[in-house]
Amino acid sequence: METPYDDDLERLGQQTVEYCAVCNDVADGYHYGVLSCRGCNAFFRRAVTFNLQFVCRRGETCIIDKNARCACRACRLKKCKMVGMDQNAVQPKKVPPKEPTKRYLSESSYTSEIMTKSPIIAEAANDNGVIGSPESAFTPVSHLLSGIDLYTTPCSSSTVMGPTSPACFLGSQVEIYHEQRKRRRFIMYKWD
Amino acid sequence: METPYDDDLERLGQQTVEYCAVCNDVADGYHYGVLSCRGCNAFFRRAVTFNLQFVCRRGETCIIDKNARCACRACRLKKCKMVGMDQNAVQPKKVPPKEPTKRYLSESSYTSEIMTKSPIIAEAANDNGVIGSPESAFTPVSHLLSGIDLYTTPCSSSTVMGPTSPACFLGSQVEIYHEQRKRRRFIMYKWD
DNA sequence: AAAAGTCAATCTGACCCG
DNA sequence: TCGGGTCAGATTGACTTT
Ligand SMILES: [Zn+2]
Ligand SMILES: [Zn+2]
Ligand SMILES: [Zn+2]
Ligand SMILES: [Zn+2]
Repeated sequence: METPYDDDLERLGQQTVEYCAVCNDVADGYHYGVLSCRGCNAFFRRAVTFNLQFVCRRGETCIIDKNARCACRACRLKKCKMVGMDQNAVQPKKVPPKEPTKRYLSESSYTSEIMTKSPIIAEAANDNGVIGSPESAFTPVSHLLSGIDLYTTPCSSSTVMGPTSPACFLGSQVEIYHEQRKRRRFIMYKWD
Repeated sequence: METPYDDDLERLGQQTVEYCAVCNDVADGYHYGVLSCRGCNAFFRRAVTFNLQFVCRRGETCIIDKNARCACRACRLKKCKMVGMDQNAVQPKKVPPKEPTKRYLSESSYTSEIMTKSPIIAEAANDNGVIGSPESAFTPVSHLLSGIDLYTTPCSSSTVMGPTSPACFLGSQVEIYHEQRKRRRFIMYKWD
């Protein structure tokens, strides 16, 4: 059974349901010029904002649908661009108000800054010999609860990578701060 | 460039480096009877402890190597078993001392309890019409920093699923508690 | 409407302890 | 040594704010 989210319900109650041009999930509206879902919207924004570059591990032919869209970031991003999502519509990042004292050098692909646009290669490892990185198992449970949408999903993966263009360190020292707290609690009940 | 971890350095300094029978990453020692890495060790432990069952999305032929091991949990687990990791060597879960007040019904695959062994299906969506769930993009950055290990990686995915065996709700009400706090901070420097 | 921002949820694996 | 436990770190996407 589907377990739509709050505003999905609202949207589904309407007569016209539209679908994401990238993954075919229920669309959220137009984003960066293309009718797309929340996930692809956020994904594209992050990729452009942080100038991420992914490299497919399988041959750039990964199928991107609602279930497999997270399997290959390279192919997902490629498809975002292919269907016309406009990178220029992504606004440059704003600087956070003030910085705390502690600072760590992070390896995360996601930094916040007035992006200098030096690409960050994030998922690599293909035949051409790029860096390697695992693929994933990130599985938002929301989707697990739906009994429908069974898509056959061949697919792939990728990795973020470093600078690609020639001499491209138009520096300016950058400092980023980002914090995130997470918590999880759960209980599970089972009966005979 | 490789950026080995603290004790990897130690291990690499030794004359004999051994590799994981599952993913070929540097082995950590014997786990559940098989020479394996930390990741596969932890993965297998969790899968057995929580009795997770994954379903491949592509055909059960996913290549499992250091880079792609996270792409398909179904195939990763299958390989763990295939190379001989012993499920019986995983000890039953201990009950946490005392429980807090708040309780949430979670959808996570990971629960803690004296496992009743009712399988939890976690990643599905294959041709046979199982539940669907995205695949992932979980990418431990540690690996991103290494310039080596380029593996070609076709691959797949899976999803945790519910009970598989016939009449199998040997219940007993179960209550689980689990909490996790996370925090992330980072800064990034760039120069011209 | 559609940008950006926020953060709960989830999984992985490095590390620690016995 | 190899069990299990812990939790920082990374990513996604639902939701909020601008
Ligand atoms: Zn989409
Ligand atoms: Zn791909
Ligand atoms: Zn391994
Ligand atoms: Zn598989």
